[in-house]
Amino acid sequence: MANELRPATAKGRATRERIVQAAAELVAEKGAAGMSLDDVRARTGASRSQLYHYFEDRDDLVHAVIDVTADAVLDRQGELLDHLDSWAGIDRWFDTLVQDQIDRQARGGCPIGCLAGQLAERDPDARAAIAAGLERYEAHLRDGLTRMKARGKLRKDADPAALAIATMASMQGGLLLTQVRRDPRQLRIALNAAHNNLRLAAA
Amino acid sequence: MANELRPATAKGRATRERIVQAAAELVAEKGAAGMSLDDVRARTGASRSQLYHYFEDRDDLVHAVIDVTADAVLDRQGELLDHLDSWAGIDRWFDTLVQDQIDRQARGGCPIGCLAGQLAERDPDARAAIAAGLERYEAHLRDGLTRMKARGKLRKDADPAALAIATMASMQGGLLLTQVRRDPRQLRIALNAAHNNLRLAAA
DNA sequence: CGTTGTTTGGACTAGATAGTCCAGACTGTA
DNA sequence: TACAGTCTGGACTATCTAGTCCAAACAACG
Repeated sequence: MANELRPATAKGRATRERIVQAAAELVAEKGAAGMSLDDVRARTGASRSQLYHYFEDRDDLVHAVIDVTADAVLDRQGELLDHLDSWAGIDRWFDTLVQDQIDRQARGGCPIGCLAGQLAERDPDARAAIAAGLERYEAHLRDGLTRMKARGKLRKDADPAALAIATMASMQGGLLLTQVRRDPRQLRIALNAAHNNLRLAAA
Repeated sequence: MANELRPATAKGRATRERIVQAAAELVAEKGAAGMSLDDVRARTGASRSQLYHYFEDRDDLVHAVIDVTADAVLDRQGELLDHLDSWAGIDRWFDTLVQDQIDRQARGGCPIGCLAGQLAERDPDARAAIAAGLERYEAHLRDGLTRMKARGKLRKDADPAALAIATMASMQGGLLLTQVRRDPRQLRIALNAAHNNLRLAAA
């Protein structure tokens, strides 16, 4: 077989990993359209045939980048996302998001959300991959809110799914404004509003 | 003079206009990075020298596209934005935004917001232009809320600027989720939350 | 050792792209 | 009509890009 999507050996897996990792960095730096295979080659020392050995084509690599980027976000926020079933846990999550933007000087926005505007209308598969990544993220919040409702912390008529969506929207929009204005307070204000909205559903 | 940024004649202005218009369409269709000068040439019948007669370079054209896109959004929503000083006016605005997404089958997102993720980190001037466009938009809401406060419709301690930011964030995030999930309900939910948050500031 | 499959190097093609340049057409005005 | 400035056509260059192809290196295993 010429093209193994899954490398057969440990060495192969390592090479593929290296390539995706570098590609993800480049996409973050220069945008999805700005990342070129030559950039990836330069950064990894890989040869052309390696790229095409592990990926069907450029788009395939981009899809892999989306997945790995979503993984990275979920991984980085780690346990924080497992405790979105209390007001304190949610606040801690919000605070971390804001602090993160302060640390990064309001650069970069949401690694996944940013890809949306770049790829959603251009590549249906990419759109689906981004949606999947966002959904994995949102699921943590929705599950947390569902547990809160079960514990009687939320009103009987509260809708955890809708609350999660609204909160994600505030976060994504807040990150967008933060990025465009280079001002983390935009996210803070957006998340305060999200907090208010969640509180309205408190029992 | 070789490069007049402002065309001297009516004919020149018309040509420049045609070019920017076509470029704006192409950016909307294929993204900022996806628009090529050859595309613009093909769509307008303009020659290479015309492009470089009216614009310094590609980036200059993109900046013009950002401005004209912001103009178009403000223009399209027209009087709607002049009546954001009542609950009814705000609701009408929200409803229109959602209906618009339904009509477009949740495609495209926010014409300005989408450019943010594409250009904010790549081109500082573009970022500034996008920020300016967004600010013009937000100003309508902020002014409306300020008038409401003056009329005693909002609490004495309400902060129209912050309320406007939070509302914009919900809108942008809602549009992003709508676009990625191809589901206008995402925007509806986000705007309902924004509505809740605004109502908390009602007198 | 020899065979088989995996991984790698790198030359090569074909096409797209931004940007330059110069000459000619057009237009309003003295 | 002659002139000056504006606008336009299009050839040309240099560079970058995705993708193909073939042969060699490497590794595991009989």
